[in-house]
Amino acid sequence: MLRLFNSLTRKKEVFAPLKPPDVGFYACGPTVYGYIHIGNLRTFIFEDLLRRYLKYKGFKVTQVMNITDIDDKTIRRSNEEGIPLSEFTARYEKAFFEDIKAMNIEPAEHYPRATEHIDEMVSLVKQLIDGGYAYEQDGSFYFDVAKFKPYGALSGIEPGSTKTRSRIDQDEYEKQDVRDFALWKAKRENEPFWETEIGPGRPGWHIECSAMSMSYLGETFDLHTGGVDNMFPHHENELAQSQAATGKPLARFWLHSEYLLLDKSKMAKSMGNIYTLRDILALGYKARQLRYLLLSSHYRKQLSFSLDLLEQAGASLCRIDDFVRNLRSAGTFDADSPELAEATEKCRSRFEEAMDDDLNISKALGVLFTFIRTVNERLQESGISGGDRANIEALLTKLDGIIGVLELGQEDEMPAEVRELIDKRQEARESKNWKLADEIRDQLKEHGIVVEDTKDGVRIKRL
RNA sequence: GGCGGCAUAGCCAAGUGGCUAAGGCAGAGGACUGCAAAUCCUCGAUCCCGGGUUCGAAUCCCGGUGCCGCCUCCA
Repeated sequence: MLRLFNSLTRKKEVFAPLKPPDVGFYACGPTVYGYIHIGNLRTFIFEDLLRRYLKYKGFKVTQVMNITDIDDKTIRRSNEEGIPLSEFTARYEKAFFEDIKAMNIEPAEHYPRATEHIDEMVSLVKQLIDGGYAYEQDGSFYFDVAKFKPYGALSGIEPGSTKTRSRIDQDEYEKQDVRDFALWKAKRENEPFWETEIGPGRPGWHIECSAMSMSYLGETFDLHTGGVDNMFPHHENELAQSQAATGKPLARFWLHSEYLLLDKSKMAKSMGNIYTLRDILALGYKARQLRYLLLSSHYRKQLSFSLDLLEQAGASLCRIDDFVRNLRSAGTFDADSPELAEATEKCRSRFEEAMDDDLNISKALGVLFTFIRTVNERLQESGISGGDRANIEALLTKLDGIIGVLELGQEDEMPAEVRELIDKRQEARESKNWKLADEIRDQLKEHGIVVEDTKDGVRIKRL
């Protein structure tokens, strides 16, 4: 039974979807005004893990991730570059899809763009106006926070306790209460706008998520996720305006992933302490190495990023890779081992047990590594039967459906040149010409090929 | 100022009342190997500090200390 930590109740709760086996899942997506950084990726990886695990558990997931292609930042940046907003955002949207693909993040079912759902937003604003939750000021519309009693329930921010802050509206919009937020911003100079029933203008930040989530998933859906920094004000406002409009809960479970820290503070574009995936790749690291790192720590714990950690992640991953290679290259026999069958089943059940506990991935990976050691012992002592091996490979395939980080596919054909070198080295070894054999081994290494001699023959490893 | 989180071996990290405190990385020694790699074996922490509760606490309570965050755009 899967239990998830619900930010709404601040407790782990048994997850059961509204209409099993369907799960409606809304994940806050990127604002496409620059390359995403690895802190953003941490959240997307968390959502990917959640999505994959839900599928593993037999749920049918419909995931929606918005693309914010209109907001203050996208408008400002595109103006600075002097190109149309759509051209500007298309560039970073494309980069976003490239990045998540490189990270082996499963695509969501829908990636709605804000600019393509203006109608839905306008009708939501109208609903709020009709319900008395919104007021107009100089052509803009604001949500009247005082009218929505449960406000603050998600983030735990008490309206009265907030620091006295001179929140003089930097955008020069007039609000009645500092806590009120814009639903619809009136048309302004040098900004894109839409002619609508509520006048010319553009959407506020929060309204897009309410409009799009509800139009794709219904007024109440199962899961809403994002980084903790979105809890307030974004999710709080989203929840307020949605529930005020429909009178129904928006999402049943709200999950938030913690920050990725760099140099002891959160990684954020506004602070400049960021690494993008492209930076990481340029340093010679692999995307799956980063995936493993971001994946392997619990999503609700802050993770302090460093290149050293990335190295460690790579080394851990290497152990798994070596295991897969060793398992596949081992000679086999017929007699199955009851102990191995039991260990395999135990690995599966304990891995699942750990994941059921709010995605306790660290524990789950611990289970996997313990299993790897057990099998390695076998491989070393007595070898393995074909049946056991197939059984273990099947488990690895199943688990990789969750973690998405193993390399279980067939390896590519080796270039003839490399093949020849390997054969030549074998000949040299047979005639005990160690010097030549070692030279060839060095040559192969330059081709990114590591050869290992085992009792079952030569084993090839690609770097 | 209000509110929240975290603190376990060199690094990462599980464990939230009771057998020898998971697992990974790094390191040391050994086995295996022509050498190497991989693999296996052996080696490391009494759990930030101080009180308290309890037969018994890393695990609960109180008080500190340190770090991060939210209250403003931000995954």
